Amino acid sequence: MKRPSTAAARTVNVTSDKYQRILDAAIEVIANHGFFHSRVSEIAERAGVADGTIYLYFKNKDELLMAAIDSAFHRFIARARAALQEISDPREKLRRIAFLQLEALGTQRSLAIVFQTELRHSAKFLSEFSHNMMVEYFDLIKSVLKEGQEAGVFRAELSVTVAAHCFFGAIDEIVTTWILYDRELERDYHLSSLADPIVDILLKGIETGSKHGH
Amino acid sequence: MKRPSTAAARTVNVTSDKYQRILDAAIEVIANHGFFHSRVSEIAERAGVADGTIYLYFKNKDELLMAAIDSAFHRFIARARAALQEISDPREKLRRIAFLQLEALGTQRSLAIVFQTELRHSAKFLSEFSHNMMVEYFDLIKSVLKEGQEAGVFRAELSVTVAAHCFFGAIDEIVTTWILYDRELERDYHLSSLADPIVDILLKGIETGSKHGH
DNA sequence: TGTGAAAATGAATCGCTGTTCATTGGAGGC
DNA sequence: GCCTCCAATGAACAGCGATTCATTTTCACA
Repeated sequence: MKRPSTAAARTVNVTSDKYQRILDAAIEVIANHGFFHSRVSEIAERAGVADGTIYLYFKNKDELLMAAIDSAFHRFIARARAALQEISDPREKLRRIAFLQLEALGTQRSLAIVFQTELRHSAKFLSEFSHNMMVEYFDLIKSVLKEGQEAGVFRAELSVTVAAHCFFGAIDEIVTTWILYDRELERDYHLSSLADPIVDILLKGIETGSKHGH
Repeated sequence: MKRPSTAAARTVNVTSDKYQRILDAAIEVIANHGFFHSRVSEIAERAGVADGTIYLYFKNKDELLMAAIDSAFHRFIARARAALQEISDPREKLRRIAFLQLEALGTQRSLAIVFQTELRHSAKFLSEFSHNMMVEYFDLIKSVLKEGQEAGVFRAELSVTVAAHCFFGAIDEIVTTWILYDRELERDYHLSSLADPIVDILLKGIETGSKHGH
């Protein structure tokens, strides 16, 4: 949370929350045009600040993108971690992770678009990209899988890494299709309603035969 | 396969194959820098033609990207279709699809990079993007799934669409991780060796209980 | 109310690169 | 050998937009 002043944050800044407004504006604009076709001036306008102001908060356009992604991602993963603490069954934990991801992105379409279209790009081509985020999330999934293996609920012979990729990949692909093709304003339809059918397939693929799913 | 002459292709052009050389160069350069940081002049240089020549074959930079993706994709899908004709068991068909995709991208790293980093972007932001390709590939997967359901090998209650997304998503995610993180020159390691573990999970998730996998 | 420092502004700069087009070259027909 | 046609060339153009910075505004404090 850098602020223009190098010293402690001024009270003014805290209330005026320009930093967050810029991040939000960036997500909106980038979702509309894609990162490279987004003009800094449009982001500034949408945030209600001057072009130059953005450079008081961010080193450059690249860093703005990364900060926006980072910020949203950490908000998400914190929520996910908290939610998982209330669950003990590894199968239910997986179900919940799937639900949370689909819910989070399903209710923030612009963010979903930025994640699905810009993340891979950034991960590959921005040297300063924080791969940490992705690692954290994968570790979360892997830890649940391991837990399940140790409890004898998930097949012990599976590679946790491969299983984690299958799990994440399936969800990720559903989100991608949603941002690419689904017209948005079908009110009653929630992306998160797809969590169950997906998890149904994956759990069956991962579980041992002994116990049964639900 | 447009050629500079609006009339029939000249024999000269066929042998000099500039068109294909430009496509190949585009894949290489874009894999190195990402589409937006790729200069047309560098693609031209790599293809051994002048900058202006590219515009005799392609309307603009966007179209060059799309043509490169389209060309590679159709080559792939044609091979996949042919290979599947020799197989009857739907389970083995799925296994083969996974193998072919991992094999094709695992042996063409530059192409893999372009696919994993640029495809979503293009699909979302290039209005002229041919979604047809993706639809074709998904239809191929879906048709195998339906076939399996009708044969009683795959669970009939599953949504073929959701299952197809899980399948594609899992493979896609593995490829993405490979282009992002795996150092390339570990000779004996083939991306395609991951086909079995992945398909193992997904088949178990999709199959009916009656018959068993392999 | 006055003062200084930090924050904010936004017009101007400047580098970059996609695209154009006047010119060149060479192959095929006569 | 000459002529015509068109592919090919690559230097020049033009527009764009990220970034800068001289100036203005805000505000905490005395």
